[in-house]
Amino acid sequence: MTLGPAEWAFWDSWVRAQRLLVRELDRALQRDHGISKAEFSILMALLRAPGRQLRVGELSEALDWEKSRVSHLLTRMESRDLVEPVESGAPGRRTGVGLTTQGRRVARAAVRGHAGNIRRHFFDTLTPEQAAVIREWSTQTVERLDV
Amino acid sequence: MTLGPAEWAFWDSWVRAQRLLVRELDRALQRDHGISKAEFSILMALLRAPGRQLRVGELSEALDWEKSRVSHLLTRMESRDLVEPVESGAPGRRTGVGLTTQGRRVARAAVRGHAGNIRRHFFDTLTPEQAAVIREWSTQTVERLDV
DNA sequence: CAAGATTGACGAATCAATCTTT
DNA sequence: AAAGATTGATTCGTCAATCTTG
Repeated sequence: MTLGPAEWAFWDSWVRAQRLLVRELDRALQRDHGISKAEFSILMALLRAPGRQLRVGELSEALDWEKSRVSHLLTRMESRDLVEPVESGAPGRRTGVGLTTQGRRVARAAVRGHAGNIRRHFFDTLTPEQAAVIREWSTQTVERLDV
Repeated sequence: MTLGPAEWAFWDSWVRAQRLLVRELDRALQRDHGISKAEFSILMALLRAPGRQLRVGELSEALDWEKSRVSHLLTRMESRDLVEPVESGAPGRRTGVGLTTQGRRVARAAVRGHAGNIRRHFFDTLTPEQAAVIREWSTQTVERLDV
């Protein structure tokens, strides 16, 4: 047995906490702005992008997601008029995507709401010491597992 | 703007770390034992259960999952012979589920492997102080968001 | 009717395979 | 051929609606 009961309890607790937090934020985003947190990430990336447009590969790189995930998501978002293909040479082909007017509107509204929720449910619950430790852990973990 | 750039970076980093860790463990479980971490949770719950059987509602309660999630998952697991309905009065109705021989075998093997991976990718990367803070945060968060 | 369980529909995520351009 | 992007299949997770049994 490599993990004792206390460690299992700790692990279960961590998994549960993480899940509850993410779900809470996701629900709020859906309820208040009609988008998922994945869609939010796309909108944010586009808002921040110079020229407000990115190619699928760039989004994939920036978010560290599979290209196919980006592609599927963009298709759904396009059909809901949040995002539009930009200057594609060939039809049915996306060399870049940008925000629609609607998309920009939703994005701006969602940023405030979502930021507020993250503050409320995450930052405001942390003491400075806790925050430091968790930031440290996040950085280490990404460093170790990414790539 | 409720969140500054440093806070966004922190948040993004946390989300990414959490995702990478969970994905890593999930992949290993799939690769080495052919099950997902959700299925692992079910198997564990059944292993630990007195009498080695539980009803859908009990599993739902123990894992803090939607009943429908449990139900869907059990259906898939049943078709792969990991789990079997137990003494159901009516056909197509599950009043309880238990482990099959196969399920018990997979469960035992997976516990060791998975525990090892959790140790390697989580516990071993934490200093005692970090562990204390993260445990604290998990407990607080579950307390705050659950129910 | 109320509690327990299931079903169907849909969005999210991953993987493997394919298609398009250069 | 290689890089960029899409597609289809499959599993996971959620929500709403329905069915079953006490």
